[in-house]
Amino acid sequence: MTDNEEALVLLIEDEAQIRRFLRAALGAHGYRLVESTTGEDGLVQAATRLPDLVIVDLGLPDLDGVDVIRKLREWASVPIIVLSARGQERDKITALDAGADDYVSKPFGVGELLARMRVALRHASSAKEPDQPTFTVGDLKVDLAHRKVFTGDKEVHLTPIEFKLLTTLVRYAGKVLTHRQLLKEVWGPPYADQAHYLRVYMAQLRRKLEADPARPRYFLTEPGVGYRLASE
Amino acid sequence: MTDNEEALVLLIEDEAQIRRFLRAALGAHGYRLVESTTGEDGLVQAATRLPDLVIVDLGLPDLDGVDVIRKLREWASVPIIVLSARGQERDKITALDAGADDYVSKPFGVGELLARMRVALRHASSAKEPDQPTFTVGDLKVDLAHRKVFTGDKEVHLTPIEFKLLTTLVRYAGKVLTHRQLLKEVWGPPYADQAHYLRVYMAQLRRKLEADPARPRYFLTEPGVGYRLASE
DNA sequence: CTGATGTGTCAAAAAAACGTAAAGAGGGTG
DNA sequence: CACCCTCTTTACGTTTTTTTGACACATCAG
Repeated sequence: MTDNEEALVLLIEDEAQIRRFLRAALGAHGYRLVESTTGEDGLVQAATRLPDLVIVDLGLPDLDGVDVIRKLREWASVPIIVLSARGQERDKITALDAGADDYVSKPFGVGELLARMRVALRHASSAKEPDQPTFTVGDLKVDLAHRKVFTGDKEVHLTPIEFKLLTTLVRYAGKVLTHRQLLKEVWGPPYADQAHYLRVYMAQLRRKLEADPARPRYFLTEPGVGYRLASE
Repeated sequence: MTDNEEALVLLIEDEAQIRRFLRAALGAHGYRLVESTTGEDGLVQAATRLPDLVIVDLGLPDLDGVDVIRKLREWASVPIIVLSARGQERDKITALDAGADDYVSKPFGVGELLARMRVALRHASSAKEPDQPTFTVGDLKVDLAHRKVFTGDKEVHLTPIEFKLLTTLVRYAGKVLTHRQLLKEVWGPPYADQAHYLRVYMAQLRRKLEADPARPRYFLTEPGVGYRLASE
């Protein structure tokens, strides 16, 4: 549905054949993939790469797959899909109760696996909400998620270009951005030399967001170089 | 295993035999059960009883099970487990993408089903559940479950597209949705560039729901970007 | 002092985006 | 078949945004 693509998937699987198979299938659907062939390594990879989804085989050479799940669940809430040759009900129940989110028996269809992955990722994305990307300096507040800008407690309306310029500055807050960098970023590469646009829109932003536009507190000019957004 | 028990389960299943079977199995594990034998009734039960989990058979006499899922997903985030005699991969993918959380093929083991139910309930409880099936801003009220819309206390009739557009906005209330997002969500991906439709239907919604359509309080335009439904 | 350059401001012109009404096209239902 | 409801499409006036040009000012070098 949404473009949850390019999610990072950790595959813990010892059979080379299945790895190759999934590498192709997942790659074709835009997922990024990390592979492990052992449970131990899988746990390390999970901790270091922080994948969005883990697919784990139950029949690993070193650890039992269920132990991998338990160890993972000690700290991670990442969705886990079990892949297994064992179709025994007992195994399924154990794995699911250990913390797995789904269980797919081999041989499986790629389509089904992908669909179940989408379900798992759907859960993950709806679960983690408390991420409120909002930037603040002084009494200037930028709420990226809601696309809202405030000075003090008054909301200020920005046009698309104004907003894009502002967010670019926010992204590199504290650092100087050259005219060319800003123009390429906001208007696109062909406009890299239209320094005039920048002055007009910078003035616009100051007029809307600075208490005293003539004496900017936030939108600072670096003469001959570019602009900088003050940070704390 | 865990005491996720006394959860309320809605079973939508026409085969009496399976109903009897599950009634016993779930009862023995402490679940409370509501039964429906048709899709229509199932939807009504879901709206009135607000179950913690829905188990739905794909082969219902009236509606297609997948349609039941879609209708349910228009307003509810309750976990849905599909039970089906059809083991075709195509069916699984369709059901999962329609919003189901799991798919169990008949014949199935009770143990496995119970384990998958525990997984589903685990998800539901971890995901914060401020899931009131009714949304309110000012004197605009949207009852997702009953598919009804009110301004003040007068009910307003909406066409299917109008309603879907409204619910999409409701789902992301406060956030700006781009034209493309709305079009893909409401009309489907192929319509992502028909920004036209949006204006027509937005005007429609405002005419029906705003006190002064020319001065919208709820349906706000972000010129060059998209639309936003005011929140609080 | 003077002219060149980089910068800030303003406002008109041009372009793009938006709102609205209304006509045409299906698609069901009685 | 005729009717009603909804969706699609077109047309046109209005609003908002972007672009453009003109000008003032400051700084700095010659």
